[in-house]
Amino acid sequence: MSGHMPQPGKTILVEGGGRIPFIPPITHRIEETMARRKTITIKEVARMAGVSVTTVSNYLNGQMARMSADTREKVGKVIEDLHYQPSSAAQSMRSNSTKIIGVIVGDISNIFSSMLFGGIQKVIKPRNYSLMLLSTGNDPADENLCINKLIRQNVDGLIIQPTQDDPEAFYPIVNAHTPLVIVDGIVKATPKNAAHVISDNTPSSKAMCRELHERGYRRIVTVSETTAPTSSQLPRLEAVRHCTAKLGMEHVMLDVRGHDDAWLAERLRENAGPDAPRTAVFPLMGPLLFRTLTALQAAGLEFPGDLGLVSFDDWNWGRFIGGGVDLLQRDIDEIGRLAGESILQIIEQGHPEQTEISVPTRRIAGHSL
Amino acid sequence: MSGHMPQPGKTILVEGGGRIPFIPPITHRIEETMARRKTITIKEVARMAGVSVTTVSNYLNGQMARMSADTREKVGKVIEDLHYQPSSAAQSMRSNSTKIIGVIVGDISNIFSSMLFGGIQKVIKPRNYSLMLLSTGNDPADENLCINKLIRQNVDGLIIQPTQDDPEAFYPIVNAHTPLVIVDGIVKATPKNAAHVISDNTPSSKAMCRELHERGYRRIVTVSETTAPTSSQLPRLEAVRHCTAKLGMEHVMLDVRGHDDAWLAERLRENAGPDAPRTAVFPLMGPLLFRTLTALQAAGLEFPGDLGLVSFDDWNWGRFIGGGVDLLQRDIDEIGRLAGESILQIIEQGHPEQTEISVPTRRIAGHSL
DNA sequence: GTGAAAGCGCTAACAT
DNA sequence: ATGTTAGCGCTTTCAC
Repeated sequence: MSGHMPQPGKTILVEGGGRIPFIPPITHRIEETMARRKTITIKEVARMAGVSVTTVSNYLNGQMARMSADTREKVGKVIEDLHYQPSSAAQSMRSNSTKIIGVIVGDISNIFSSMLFGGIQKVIKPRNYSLMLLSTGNDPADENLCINKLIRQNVDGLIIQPTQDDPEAFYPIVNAHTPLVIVDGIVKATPKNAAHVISDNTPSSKAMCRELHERGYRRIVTVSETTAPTSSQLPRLEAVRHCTAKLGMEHVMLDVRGHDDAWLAERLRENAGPDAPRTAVFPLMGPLLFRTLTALQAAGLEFPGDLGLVSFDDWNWGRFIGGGVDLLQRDIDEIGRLAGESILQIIEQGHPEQTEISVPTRRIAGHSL
Repeated sequence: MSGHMPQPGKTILVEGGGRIPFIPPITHRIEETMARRKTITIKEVARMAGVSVTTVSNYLNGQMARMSADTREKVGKVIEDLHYQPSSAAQSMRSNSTKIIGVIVGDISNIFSSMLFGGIQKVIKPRNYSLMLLSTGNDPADENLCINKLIRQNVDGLIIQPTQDDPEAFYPIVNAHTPLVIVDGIVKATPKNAAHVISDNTPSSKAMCRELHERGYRRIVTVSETTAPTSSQLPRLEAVRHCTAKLGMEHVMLDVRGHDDAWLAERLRENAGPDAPRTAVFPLMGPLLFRTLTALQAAGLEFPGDLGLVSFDDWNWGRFIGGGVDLLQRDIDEIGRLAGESILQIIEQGHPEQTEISVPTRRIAGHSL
């Protein structure tokens, strides 16, 4: 206890506390700052600076060697004064490069998406690219629309978390010669020169099975929701199926599609009976950990007492739940960074340094097993 | 217990279980599907269909009345065959509309951002707009760059979670006549015809203070991290300051900027001494609840025993922590939807239906007080 | 060192 | 019902 003793009715400021400002009501309205009839073009800038559009264009593209210091200064000043902003549409129409990378994810409300996006942005923003993000709601038809939309935008590259495994879906991308990175989803065919970044689903799941066996578990209940044929839950499921069979364990597979939490609670209760073998529940992705916890709560089941619990991806909340949840944690930010680096490589060198990238999963110890 | 009794070594399929497919290694590589020398243009389509570019343009823009059924079919077929995709750049250059709405947030890794994005997309996607998302890392200079970037993109509208309260920051937007919605951040001046969507920070915080007082708490420790002068934590802080003073309570304000979790743990321990008045900790945003929980854990403090706990925004994890965390929960999706609706109104009618929108916060009962 | 002019792919006003 | 054509704002030869 360091000694200060606050007094009632007085705000104690601990660090940075002097910064509570008065929050004024909004009164002020910003009006137009310049009387402007029409949009300012390069032509206008050229006219005002008394030079040709070529010179202004050179200025914009950093070709300073192609003009005198005098001219450079003049042009710079006019651009400044006019607050001139070159039109990206016109620029990209000529240069055939938009400096935009399109990103298509299955479900933006899955935290996975925002972490992925953050990772991608981390590497591409310093390189002066922007991101256009679309979410398909895991609908293949919408995915196709999104692909075409971004192709029409003439994006310099495309990063997709695919929802369908149909090679035809990629045709528009291939035909447009657009660099492509496929992330997270499992597809059987990828375009030439595309990169594929996924987690080490199979090895990590197998290792977990072995660990559960060693810890004395004899039954694994997977909780999945495989809406897409490309879902990374499928290899995890397959690994558990394969491994449990090999180790002589039972595998109960619960797929929650179309079911509510009550249904899941009932299934879990079934698997926690007194005569059941030692059982661990294994949600195969972050949002399913959430649903599983809800169901466990509803069923009045405790872990690790009634059931063991281990999950993929807790989005960093698991440590506060019970004594901490045992985890297979993916580094989504890293997946995003690798996807971003790959797309830049393809854009700049025509091909990625690696076409198949598998990102390792970390085993985080908890007290739920 | 519904009767099935799994056998070791056998996978029990509960619902949708037959869907584990064989995951093949990637062998197939998609090659180009069409030999194409150059990009297909409207001119090319016109030539192939034996019509003029005007007719093709009319087709693209749904002006079917301006051509015979025969022509329509012919054009449609050629477009189909050639997989023709009109260039958005060229279109927007002429039409002066991009169907793109720019979104600028302070920190994409804050779940707030992805939920906001999801809400916005929910209303604008059906209206055929796309989103371009940029994250500034709460850096005002970068925010300005982002604004200019999107202005150059000629976005049809801009939604900003502002990091700075300088009216000048909005000048480029005003000058470009770009519709603007300000979200979450508190600013003293907004452009004319802009909408401002925020949470009911002050009323909800005050109500919480009164509730804490009624429950017998006599000291509130706020945990804040006010990096931006626009932070919505500031009105919350101000409300707590004002209300505690009025009710004769103590207010200890902890701002974690530049401090680690150990520091926070120590400060919390100070406020949980045996001679301390009854104290509640109040993290002012979701990520701070996370840090506070970490610190409480490190300090070996329990809630509600040692300290009461109530927080803004738990991102739906609070219910699994302890007996459930008491909350002031914002509906971020709703904030996003309102922002999206506002920007569409401004785009289409020139002004929003409401300029100042305050979204209510829900009080969710837990067992942490 | 600087400029004139030809497009990039599309839309829309104005023919026919 | 269909076609001609002038730009939208910019980049890029190619001249001077």
